[in-house]
Formats: sequence, C-alpha cells, structure tokens
Amino acid sequence: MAVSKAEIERRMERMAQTCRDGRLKLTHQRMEVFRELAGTEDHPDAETIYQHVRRRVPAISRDTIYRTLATLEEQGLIHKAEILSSRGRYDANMDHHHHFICTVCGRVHDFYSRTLDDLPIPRSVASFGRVESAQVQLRGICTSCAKTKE
Amino acid sequence: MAVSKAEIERRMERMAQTCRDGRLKLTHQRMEVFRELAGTEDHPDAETIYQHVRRRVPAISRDTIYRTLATLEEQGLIHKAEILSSRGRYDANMDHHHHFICTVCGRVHDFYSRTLDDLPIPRSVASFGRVESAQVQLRGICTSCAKTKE
DNA sequence: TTCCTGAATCGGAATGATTCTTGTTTAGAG
DNA sequence: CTCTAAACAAGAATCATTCCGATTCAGGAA
Repeated sequence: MAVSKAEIERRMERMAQTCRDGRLKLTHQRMEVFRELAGTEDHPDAETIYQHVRRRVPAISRDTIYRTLATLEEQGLIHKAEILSSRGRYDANMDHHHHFICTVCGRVHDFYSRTLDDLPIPRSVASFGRVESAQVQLRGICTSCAKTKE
Repeated sequence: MAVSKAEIERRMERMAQTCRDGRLKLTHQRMEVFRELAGTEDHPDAETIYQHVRRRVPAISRDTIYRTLATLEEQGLIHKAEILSSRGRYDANMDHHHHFICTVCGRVHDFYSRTLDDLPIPRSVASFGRVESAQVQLRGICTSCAKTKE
C-alpha cells in the first residue's frame, strides 16, 4: 500500500470519468474493486482481490470480481499481467528468443534479436533480486487476424 | 512442422542424453511427448499435445502429458511460455513499465526504463503482424527468497 | 422526487485445465 | 532373468473461472 492517497484519488476520478464516457454504471462494487487495485502495487490475483473487497462489501460475488476486472481492463483502466490465456504453452526451442503474441487468436511467434538478447537492465532492478533471464513480449494483431477483421 | 528431420534427431539425442544423465527413464511416452514438441514451432498447449501424441500412443493419459511436460521443463529441455502461474494478475499502474518476476514466490515487481520502453523491434517481426505493445519480463530470484534458500 | 428499464449483481451450478490417488506396468540396474 | 523404484493409466478431486436464472439498482426521463 505504497500508493499515495492523492494518487488513489486521481485514479478513482479517472475511473469515474471513463465509466461515464463509456456509459458504464458507477456501481458500488465496481468502485470498490477498482479502489482495491488503485491502492496497491502487489499485482494481486482475482481471489486476493475478492477476499479484500469482501471485507468492505460482504455480499460481493466472485463473478462480479471477474466481470469487473474484465470490464476495467477493456476500458484501459487496469492491466492484466503475465497471462495470455490461462493455458500453459510449451516450446522445445531453447535458443534464446522472444515472442510475438497475437491478442486475437493467441498464436505465438518466435523471433530472434541479438540486440534484444542483451538488454540494458536498469541498476535499480538489482534491489529486487538476481536476474536470471530476460525476454521481450510483443503483443499485437497477426496478419491473418487483421485480414478476417474487416 | 517446419523443423528439419536432422534438427528433430539432434533434439531427440540431446533429450536422451539428458535423461540418462539425470537417471530418468527413457519411456516410450516420454519420448513421444518430446518428439511432438521437437517437431513443431506452434507452442501447443497440453491438450493439443495430448491429442497429437494420442494418435501414436492411444492409451496415454493426460496426467502423463502434464507430468512429462513438467519433467522436461525441469531438465531444461523445453520452455513453458507466457505463464507465471495459471492465475491472472492485475495491476492499475498504466504507466509503461516492465516486470521482474520471482520464479520462487511468484511475486512481481514493476520497474521503469526509458531505454526498454523503446526497444528496437526487428524488421522481421512485421511479417507476423502489427505490434501494439512491447514489454520486458525479467525472471530471477528475489532477495527474500534468496535469503530463505540457504 | 419517483418511476422505469436495461445494466449489473448474486449465488450457486457448470466448465475446463490441471493435479492427485490408487493400483498396475515397465525401464534398466544388478 | 529378476527386482524395484520410477513411471504410467484411469478416473476422481481440486481450483480458477464462467455461466445462468432470478433479483437489484444506477441513472435517465417524467
């Protein structure tokens, strides 16, 4: 909970504005889910958010948590990290490579780049721990999905 | 299936050697699961691998697929992509940032870097599709896990 | 302010991926 | 060839997530 009160308020205000713009109702539940995220730097998962928000909104359901997180993400108010889909993807290519992930079909393409293999890691990262690997993830729309879209 | 016969054989040989070194049995099932991955660039998920291997080994069980994939990953023979855990992680920090992920406890730390925000994307990626975002993922062991480890 | 309606919520059941359990098979050391 | 720990099969169990039918409520209109 290192996020300042002022920053939380700023985020809440932006969220309220985005909801009004998108004709989304400013429900109590929606605001409390967002407030929970606005006040933390922990990258919590849905269950953790549920447990915390429940203290303030005892009757809230898990379904609301999941639905709300998806909505907030669609609106660009929050980020969903790490996950492409919930399924693990495997790969026998052990050469150092990076990924292009199509956000529509989920397909993954490998690519190579000497420059990207040797990224300048900021010194500040050392305080988190010892870095063992680095990988670049690009997201976008693959050519075949782009075609079928029009 | 763009992987050459020779490359598949090379990978199979390495896998056999790694198994011998690690005193892992070279079972029919284990070899077929690895062969499936060695021959593709598709990043299939467990279910897809199961469906394919089943054609050659009809009695194989899903459990074996999952167990084998985990074993092969431990041995450094395959990669598991995209996934930290199977749970989505959320984040209200919409400033462009990157992640340090502890492979032991799964904790995620944000970090910032102007240089990393503006990565040189290889031209070849353009053939996959239009890139919309780029993010760096660092993996390693965080200081607190490193401490409790000794 | 009150009324109305579609959006949002609730609670529990359903789904789908993954893991566990129990009994059986088998690779490979001796 | 024998023996045994490792690996496997089958299906049950678990866990995250989504769906569904019934209910509530935000916020625009009167």
